[in-house]
Amino acid sequence: MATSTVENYLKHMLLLSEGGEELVPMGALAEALAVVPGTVTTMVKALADSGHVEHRPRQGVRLTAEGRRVALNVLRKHRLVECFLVNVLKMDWAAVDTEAEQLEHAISDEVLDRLDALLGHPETDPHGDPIPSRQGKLDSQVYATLATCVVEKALRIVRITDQSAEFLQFAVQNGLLPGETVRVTERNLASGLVTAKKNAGRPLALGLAAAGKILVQPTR
Amino acid sequence: MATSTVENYLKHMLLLSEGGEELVPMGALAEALAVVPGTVTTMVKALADSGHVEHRPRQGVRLTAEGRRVALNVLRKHRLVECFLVNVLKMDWAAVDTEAEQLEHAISDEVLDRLDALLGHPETDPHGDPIPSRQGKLDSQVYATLATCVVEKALRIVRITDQSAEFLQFAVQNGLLPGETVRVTERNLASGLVTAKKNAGRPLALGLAAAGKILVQPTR
DNA sequence: AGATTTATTTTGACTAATCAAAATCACGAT
DNA sequence: ATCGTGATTTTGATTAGTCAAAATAAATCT
Repeated sequence: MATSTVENYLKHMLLLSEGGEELVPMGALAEALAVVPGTVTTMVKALADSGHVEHRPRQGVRLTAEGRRVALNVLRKHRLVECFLVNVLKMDWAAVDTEAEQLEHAISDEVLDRLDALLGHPETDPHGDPIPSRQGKLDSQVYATLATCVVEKALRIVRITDQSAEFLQFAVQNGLLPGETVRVTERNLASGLVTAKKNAGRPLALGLAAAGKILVQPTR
Repeated sequence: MATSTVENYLKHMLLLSEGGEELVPMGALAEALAVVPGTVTTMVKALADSGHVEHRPRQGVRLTAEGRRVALNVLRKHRLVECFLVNVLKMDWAAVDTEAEQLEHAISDEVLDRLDALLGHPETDPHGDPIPSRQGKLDSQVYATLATCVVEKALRIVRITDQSAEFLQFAVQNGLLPGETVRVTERNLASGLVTAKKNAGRPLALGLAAAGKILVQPTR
């Protein structure tokens, strides 16, 4: 069995490669895992030996099919656990990421399946992130963000891509939750300012960086 | 935070001391944790430094108040998780111990409390073992067993003290579950044989060792 | 008491995961 | 073609937890 350290390396590689095939730079991995770059090099070499990744020295690292399989399973656990914590235990939306971080490594496949059934096989977690299927299929649709979408059009929020408690708190405070409808009324690249409005609400100003963390799709 | 290794050491000390004050022999701990005795010595000295235990060289080890507090919390997590797995996820009675072994170290106090509420504050886990209260109170009543009880009297099963999957399987197969009523019809110390009978059932023979693992109390 | 058995402790070594800091490489700019 | 910069890799150490096997202490049995 993979240790939880290994599971974390693989999971973050998956997240950093957007579910795709790109090489993940060692530095980005180090950043995401909060370890120094040298540690990542060492670990990645071990992971290459065990067949989980392909290491291109001085370039980066890529998941193998096997590594991807493991990573998807961990991600599935993480996101289903988040669903459980929010939907069943009614926990705070912003706090569950930290909890799931631990539980994703402790939960068995058996428990996972039953949890999935209990929750009614959800397709996304409470932040709107897609849950990999048991077969390892991950819906990685490309969405627009509040920083890139068309102006003055009604949009449905589908996902918040910053999992930090602070950002999630901010999102809750301003009702920017998956499912809600918003409209960007103004966007000024020069000043880096985006103004969004919920149907009946007052306009809300946010920076481009923040706006880019909120994924949207046209309302059907 | 205590590592899960530390949590396991403390939990097993608590279990081996029957919730009490007795010194636990190093060998017994090694056995329970499936490590060699030398490892226990090393670890126990570290635990003594951190104030979790008191080490009496060549005699054994005992939990301090702080160690006991941690151990009770872990045990509470273990048993509440078992309840959840059986009552909510409908998992196999005999399999949940292994699962809970992992989860007890990954679950936060916050999640624990909500789980407790969701389950309606149960007092015992599915095997009949008492669940420590949040304040760290553990009901450690002394019960009779099928090996020690009076003969020909109706008794309620309250607990199965062997958590191994094999034994639990056997218990399920023969309907020896907590809550069920049985009567010991015969007990022969010489041959080491105990014969028990469920109200309407055929007599069942079991060895003294096995009988001693089934705790009972008089039917009220 | 003296000898033997049994439990415990010590010693030396190993693995997984990490860091700090020095060495190396690759790439764009001169 | 060389230089400098930034990313990556190496090297040497450290910590937690473990084992094997030798050393020691305590208990038991003549």
